[in-house]
Amino acid sequence: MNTKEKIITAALSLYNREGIRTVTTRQIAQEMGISAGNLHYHFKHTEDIIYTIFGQLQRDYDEMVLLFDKKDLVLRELLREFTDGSYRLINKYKFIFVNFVEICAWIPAIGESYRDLVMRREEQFISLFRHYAQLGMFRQDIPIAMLKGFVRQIFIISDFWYSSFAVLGGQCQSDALEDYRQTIEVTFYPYLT
Amino acid sequence: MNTKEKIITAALSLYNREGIRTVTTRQIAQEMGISAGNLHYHFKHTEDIIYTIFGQLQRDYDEMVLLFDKKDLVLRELLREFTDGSYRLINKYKFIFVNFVEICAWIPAIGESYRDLVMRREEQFISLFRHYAQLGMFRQDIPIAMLKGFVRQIFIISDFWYSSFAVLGGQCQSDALEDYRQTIEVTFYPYLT
DNA sequence: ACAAAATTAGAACAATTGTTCTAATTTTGT
DNA sequence: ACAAAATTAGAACAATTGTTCTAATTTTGT
Repeated sequence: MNTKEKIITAALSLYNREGIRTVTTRQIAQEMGISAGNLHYHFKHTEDIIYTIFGQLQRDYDEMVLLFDKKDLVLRELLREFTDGSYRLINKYKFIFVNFVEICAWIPAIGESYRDLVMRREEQFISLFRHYAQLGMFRQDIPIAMLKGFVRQIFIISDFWYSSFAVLGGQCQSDALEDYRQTIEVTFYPYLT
Repeated sequence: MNTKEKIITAALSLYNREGIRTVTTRQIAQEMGISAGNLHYHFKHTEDIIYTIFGQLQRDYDEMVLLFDKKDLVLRELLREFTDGSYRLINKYKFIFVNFVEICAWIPAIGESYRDLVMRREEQFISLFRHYAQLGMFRQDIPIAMLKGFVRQIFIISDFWYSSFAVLGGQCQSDALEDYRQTIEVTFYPYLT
């Protein structure tokens, strides 16, 4: 692992632990035992660090989705894989989820990139629901407008579940996954057959 | 309106417009044409300003809920009033919703106060659903565990809808309310009879 | 082996920020 | 009317922060 990667690792861990507001580049450098000057040799601006981490999140996400496509699962299994997979990402990149609006306002490129992703995801989800509707695992009587609303619902919940959990006092790491699973399950429940 | 109130008004407007990250007490003072020294005479710490604004949000919320209780509405009407009422609050106190996790980490008293509110709200919602279930307007076959999950869902969506909307590029203020209405409606739809 | 390029530490800079201090001015209660 | 209290402006402080600069050291390619 070269210095650049080490910086990313240390920054991610610190941001997740202390929050984006209070962590400074000096702190990140200190955490990993290098000088602040050295850190800024590798990443001229703090934004560059965050942008790089966001890129990593996106690559991790794409990798996950690709894995699903290969497997050709039953809807309930897919749901489980989606839940557990997205939970892993949320947990790994906590601080991005928690400070998402702020980050997007700060680094516009991230906002744009996210909007692209959401548009692609929306279509994927809808065609997936259609597919499972034909297999009789998903309700067929949902009009397209409502389907889109449902997808929106899923996005809000999966993107901001952690924010809610953190604020409600999610100290106990142990049942966080279980909490997330249940929240997603309840959301899907009325749409399954 | 005395200086203290003016500070709160200016701070709210600035935080909503520019975000909590970039706004300084100097800026707030400048916005309203007083000195920074004077501002800190009224609010010793920046936290005090934010805490006061949060108190205002809570009072506004309680006032809204009280209004509902008086009216004794049909479920669909109540839903509409809830949607429009909570939208007004979200819009008025944008920055709190958008920076909620950060604020709670920064000012623990706000987090605690919110957790209290959520607990009270949860019970209110559930007994309300029971009430409307008896009137035949809400599904009766929902087990209590799922009902709690549904309430959780509503909280996540109403508390973080604006974050999602802002990130997705909610420049167009005009159809923001309509977007919020639809999102809430879709969430409730499967539970109405 | 050695020159060029890459990396590193640490000092230094410049701007910012929350807050305090001081002295003046205004308001309030009697 | 006047003393005490409240309010205000502006300078000043102290700490922080992202970033740059310089000189030394290490690595790399040939």
